[in-house]
Amino acid sequence: MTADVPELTAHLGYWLRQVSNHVSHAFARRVAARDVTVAEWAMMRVLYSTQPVAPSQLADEMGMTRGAISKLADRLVAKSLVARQASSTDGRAQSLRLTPQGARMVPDLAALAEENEAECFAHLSSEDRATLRRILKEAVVRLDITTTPME
Amino acid sequence: MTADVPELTAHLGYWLRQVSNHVSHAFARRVAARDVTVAEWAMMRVLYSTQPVAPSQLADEMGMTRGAISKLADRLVAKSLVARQASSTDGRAQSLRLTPQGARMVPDLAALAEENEAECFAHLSSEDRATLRRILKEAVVRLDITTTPME
DNA sequence: TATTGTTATACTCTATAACTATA
DNA sequence: TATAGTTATAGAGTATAACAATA
Repeated sequence: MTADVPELTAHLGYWLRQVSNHVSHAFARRVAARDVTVAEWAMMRVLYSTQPVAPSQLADEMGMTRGAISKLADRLVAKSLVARQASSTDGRAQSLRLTPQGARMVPDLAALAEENEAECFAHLSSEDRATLRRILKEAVVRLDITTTPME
Repeated sequence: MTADVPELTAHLGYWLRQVSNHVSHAFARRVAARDVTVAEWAMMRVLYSTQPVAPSQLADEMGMTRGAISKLADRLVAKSLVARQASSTDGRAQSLRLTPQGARMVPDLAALAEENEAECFAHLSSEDRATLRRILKEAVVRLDITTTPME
């Protein structure tokens, strides 16, 4: 009997993943034209508002491990978009910030994010957009999606 | 000026990704107890309904390249959950199907999918669940999310 | 030549764990 | 010992491209 096994499409998780993946990939293609990945953009955007910031704080804010942050920072440093700076008071501490070149790119990348958002959700009524936002935000709160992974 | 650069949280894409990632990771943890990954489960579920099936057809249905299907099938074959069979009429053609062991696992994994779905979306009203489903399904249609990637 | 499938290679994203330097 | 950060390693997921066998 197959009747007792629901289709993949029976789950909200399935539809969520389809749409989310599409939106992310569409955005990835856009920023690839600037030689930047989605995760790199996210870090740059956070740095743009909160600067300079310790890698460990960034890990908390972005919900990633310190190792992942370190590797991501490496890539951005190699592209001269981010700079590391040692703390003068604590020999262990580092801080990250955008280089002038990195900072200059942020508004440009933000425009691509706007473009992507517009293109992906243009077909929704403004009411549906608001509803979708409300439901997703509620889910983030209820599912407690803010915690850094295990260390 | 920072005022002209919207926060990451301004975008529906951001919230979508947060929730979608959480749901997928929660499911990944569940099926990991059965030594199966999310992509492996998806292939097993499709095979359960459509069996036997050619790798190329599976690639179309799952929106993956043939190379990716081949690699995924390799893993499932190594776990004795899927079997390859050569076509008797076309020397190039292969077909994939679940082994009896693989087929027996499907209802079990499906139960984990139900569990995950319930846990992740239990907090939503049934109206919100229906609305979310409608909006996401519409998006899949409007964004034309069905096409296989480039070959 | 075109098609089916596999293999080789590469890259993103992320994790865990070991390690270094400092506190 | 505890903490900050980096590095090493691994693995999922996916892509592109080259390839072998067959049609």
